[in-house]
Amino acid sequence: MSDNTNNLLVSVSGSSHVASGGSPPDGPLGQDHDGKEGEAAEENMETQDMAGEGRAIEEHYELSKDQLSAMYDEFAKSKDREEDMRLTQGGEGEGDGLSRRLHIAEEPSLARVMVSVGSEDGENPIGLQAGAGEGETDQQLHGEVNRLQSVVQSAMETYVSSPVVANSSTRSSLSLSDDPLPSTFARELLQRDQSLVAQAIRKYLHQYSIPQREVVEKTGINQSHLSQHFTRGVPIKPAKRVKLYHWFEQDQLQRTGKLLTADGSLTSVLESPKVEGYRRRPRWRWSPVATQILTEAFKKNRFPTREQRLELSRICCEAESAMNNGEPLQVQGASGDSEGITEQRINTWFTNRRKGLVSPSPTTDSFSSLSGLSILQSPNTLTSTPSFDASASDLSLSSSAATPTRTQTATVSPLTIPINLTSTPSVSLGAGGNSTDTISLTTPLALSPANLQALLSQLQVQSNVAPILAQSLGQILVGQLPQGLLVQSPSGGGAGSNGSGPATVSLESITKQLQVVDSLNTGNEATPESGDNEGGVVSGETNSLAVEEIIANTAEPSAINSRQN
Amino acid sequence: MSDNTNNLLVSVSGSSHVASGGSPPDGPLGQDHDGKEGEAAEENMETQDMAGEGRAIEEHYELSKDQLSAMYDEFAKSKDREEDMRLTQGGEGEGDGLSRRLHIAEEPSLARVMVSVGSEDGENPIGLQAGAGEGETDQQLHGEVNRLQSVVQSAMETYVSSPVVANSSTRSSLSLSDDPLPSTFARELLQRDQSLVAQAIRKYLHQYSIPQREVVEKTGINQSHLSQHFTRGVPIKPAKRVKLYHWFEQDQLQRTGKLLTADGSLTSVLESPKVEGYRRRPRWRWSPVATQILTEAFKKNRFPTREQRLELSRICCEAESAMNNGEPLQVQGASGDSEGITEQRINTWFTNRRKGLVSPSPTTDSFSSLSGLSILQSPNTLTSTPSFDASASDLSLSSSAATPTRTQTATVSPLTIPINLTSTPSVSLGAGGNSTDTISLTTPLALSPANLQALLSQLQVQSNVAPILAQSLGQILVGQLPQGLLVQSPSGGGAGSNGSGPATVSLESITKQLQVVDSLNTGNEATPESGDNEGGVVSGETNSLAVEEIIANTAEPSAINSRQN
DNA sequence: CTTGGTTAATAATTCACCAGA
DNA sequence: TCTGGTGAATTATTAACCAAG
Repeated sequence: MSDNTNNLLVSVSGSSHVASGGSPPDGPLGQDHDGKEGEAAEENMETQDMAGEGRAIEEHYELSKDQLSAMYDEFAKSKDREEDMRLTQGGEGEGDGLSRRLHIAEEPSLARVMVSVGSEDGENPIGLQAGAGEGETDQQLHGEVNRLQSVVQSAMETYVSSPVVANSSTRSSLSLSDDPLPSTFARELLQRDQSLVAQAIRKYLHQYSIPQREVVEKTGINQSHLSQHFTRGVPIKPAKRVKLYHWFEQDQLQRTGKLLTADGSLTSVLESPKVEGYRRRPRWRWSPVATQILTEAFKKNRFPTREQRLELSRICCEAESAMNNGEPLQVQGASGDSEGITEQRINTWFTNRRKGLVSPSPTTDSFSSLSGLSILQSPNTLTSTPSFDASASDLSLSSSAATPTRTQTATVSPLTIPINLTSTPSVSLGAGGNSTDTISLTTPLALSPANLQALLSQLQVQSNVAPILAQSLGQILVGQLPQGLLVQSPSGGGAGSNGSGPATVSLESITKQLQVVDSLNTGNEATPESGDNEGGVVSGETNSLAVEEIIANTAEPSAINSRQN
Repeated sequence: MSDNTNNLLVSVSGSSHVASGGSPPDGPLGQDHDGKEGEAAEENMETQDMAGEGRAIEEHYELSKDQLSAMYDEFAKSKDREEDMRLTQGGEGEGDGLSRRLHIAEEPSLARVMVSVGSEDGENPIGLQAGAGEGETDQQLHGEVNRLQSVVQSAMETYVSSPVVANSSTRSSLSLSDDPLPSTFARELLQRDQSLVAQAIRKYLHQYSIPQREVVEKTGINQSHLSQHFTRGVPIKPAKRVKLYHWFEQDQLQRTGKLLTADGSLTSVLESPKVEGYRRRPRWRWSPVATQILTEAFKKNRFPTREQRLELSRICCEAESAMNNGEPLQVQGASGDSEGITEQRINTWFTNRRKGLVSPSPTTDSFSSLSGLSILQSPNTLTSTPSFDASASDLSLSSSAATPTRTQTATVSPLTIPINLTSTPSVSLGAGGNSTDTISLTTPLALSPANLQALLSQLQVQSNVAPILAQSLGQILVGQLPQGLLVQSPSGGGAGSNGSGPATVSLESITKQLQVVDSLNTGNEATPESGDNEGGVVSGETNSLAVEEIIANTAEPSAINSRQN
């Protein structure tokens, strides 16, 4: 079972989360919850679910033979370290989340569940990868701080021109716990800075709106852990990292097809799956691009007509495909289409946005253009680049001076990484016409939150401040910030203000961008009744502004309540 | 079953989350997860778990007879509307989350699980409350915006002097779906502004560190919904609201004993349960007070010795009990004690904090003193008020002018609500001694984040801006803000700066308080190796500062790495 | 004890869905 | 349509361990 298997169609069901939180079966009694057969049923069929052998149509996970074989390979030589569960707590705990699964596999009654090829049921086969070698201990993380860019970039290159995804057979004869490293790619990444790669992967996930859950399922890494790895840069042992990178690699190949591989050898093999629905997308996720576009549109008009929505749909779709150059990952659905950017979806988005349910800020952390770590940037040659994909410009931490504040170009940051100015696409929805309104997509090309992100991520590295910090700062500025708030250095006391204030400027200019308020839930129902949110706008003295004012008025006073349908 | 039952000891197990995500049993096979018997076992015994009849010692939920009877009452007359599940999606979906349970109850095989009095097992009995009357439609929400204070305050009063918690028998003869309103208290709250009350309850939860989950379990309200209700003020139908308020009421009575009730009638009955562990506290949650104290301590010394930790334990405990005036909710455990503020816990906290895992900011949203909505403020007369519980002072949105910025006292806010200045307790840990270091707790009495919260919550109401906004702003400022960042109005462009800038001042002063950086993860291991976070401090030009600088240096440069053990 | 890893549990968010106007 | 309500999924955050210096 350790060799080349065909393209197996294995279904992975039951997220690790639910799995561990599940319940000890007690017989076929009705459970506390009734099965949610439709879209949600998938997660429902837990390990014990024998009856659901043929359900959950959208459960298909196309695993390339390479991946599978590699998995088996690893499994074969696994030593099952980390066997030490958490005995203290009684029960078996969950040592690695992987070893756990191995145990299960050993459980005769459940064995069948493991890798039921071709069937719908089965426990995450990836679990088999448990206990792979330790290899490449932690010494691969070294002074990466100042060469981040080169590092990443070179990684990119190395990758592009390497015999990516070496079949496990190619290197399966290594010592037990020493070097189970799959592809050269993975090895490459292992060499790099953990958190940096994490950022890259995260970006990738966002870009293609791949649910983190999927990675969790496929890699067997604990969700919390993975999440932290991504968001705070919390370290992960190389053993697991390998799995992650391996997945990353495979996924890239699948998604972008031959794109990232220089040699077509593997591509051909991997390209086929890309044809049909090789990837389930049960829960729709708006891509950062689309979100941005929609946000823009929202600012113009909170109530787009059906036509406008359709138009938006088209635009988003276009922009998206542009991002992946010609490979429209999310088809542009007209209306009945349940796949892709449906007009219906757009409507839902607007609705929720109006309710304030959806993020009032552009994609909490739009990784749109963290060029600094572009291991994954839009792969191929940009094919149909619409009015999108802005131009890039160097902006080393202090460009775009706009305010009379200390415009001291940072000294703390000798690094000068070019940041992609992934312009905020401004969609202009005609605020009047009912049908066929023109929706033009222009490219402002200013400091977008995305760039701020990039900037910050750089600062983080430069100043050597714990990434956690920069991270949160980034979130504050880019994501969480309720717009319009100027984050600035404390000119407090008026004294002790030495002229050293790097980044201050950029931050300010950035803020301007962020003044994308939309925060206003300008209730278009003046009735002071019911709902308390949805209060009226407070047209204050505007403009130079108390925080509240800013919050309340930043958006163009016009077109706020323009309802057109 | 609708009358006075005795004080039933019902255990509620299995969170709604797990419950709905659970798996259809398939026989007593080994599950995907192995039972975690110890501390975590509780949630494990799902509905079907018949074997675990006597486990999970900390599962006790003491439900007062009033509550139970009320529940039964409601159940009796429930009409089970909202029967319409989500059929479209196939399966039964989960209509109300309550009706679901009712269905289960009807399932013969599971019936026994429902309300197994006195046993450990049993499905949340609160589920019985499903489909109560609709009563008091939405007309109770009216122009509350400008009278928030009075509203809340009066609510408080009304409550304190009302015949709280009328036994269901007292009013169980109402029309079916018309007025199942339990206590006068609940009715009172229904009258008030939804989101306001929500805030209050939320605060209550935080104050006593009651897991939201518990409320979810007991009220049967959907977790997401409840969460949104609390955080964004999303509306909830009165029917459900009643349950929430009812729970709120009951809980207050239990927790604070006689405290909130003016008449001792019910108190006596309810006081007894308070004696023993009437409330499970499986997952420890640091109370905002404690967190603040610890944070303070952390700033002084990142590596407290055991003695110091014990001292801190004492302090926290004291402070906490002070909060609930004399009723130490979380006992001060020495070391082996698994209950209360253990020295071990404190250590864990410090450890995680050092790792940057725990919130780098004081309790994301320290509800410590949202006096504006103090329906629940520490009830009784302040008994043993240690050096805590600061004094209150009026500060109408513009006090404490400290910076040379526009010190225009707001005009947008004619409201003048006194804000409790719940001082930031500054714990000073001797940075040298090894044992018995003195830890003094003083009371700075400045604008603490908590106050900011209050301030904001007021602004929110005044400016009529959607609470959602203020909410998030508050979070930004108080919680999320990585400290040291001055949030201020955009003096951008240098032009258009008219002198109208309310709140600006206060915000600045507030910020000062927030400069509580601790953000520094001053890695005490200079090895540039492995972990990337934990970078070194960037001793920059400090002081007037680029944002990064601020972030990096705000803490007293001294005592940052002072390790004492 | 301390850090590097790792995790169960919990809570916030996102995208929907449904009824009624 | 839209808005009040709601909710299943998904993800971030908390408070713990555990092994090994």
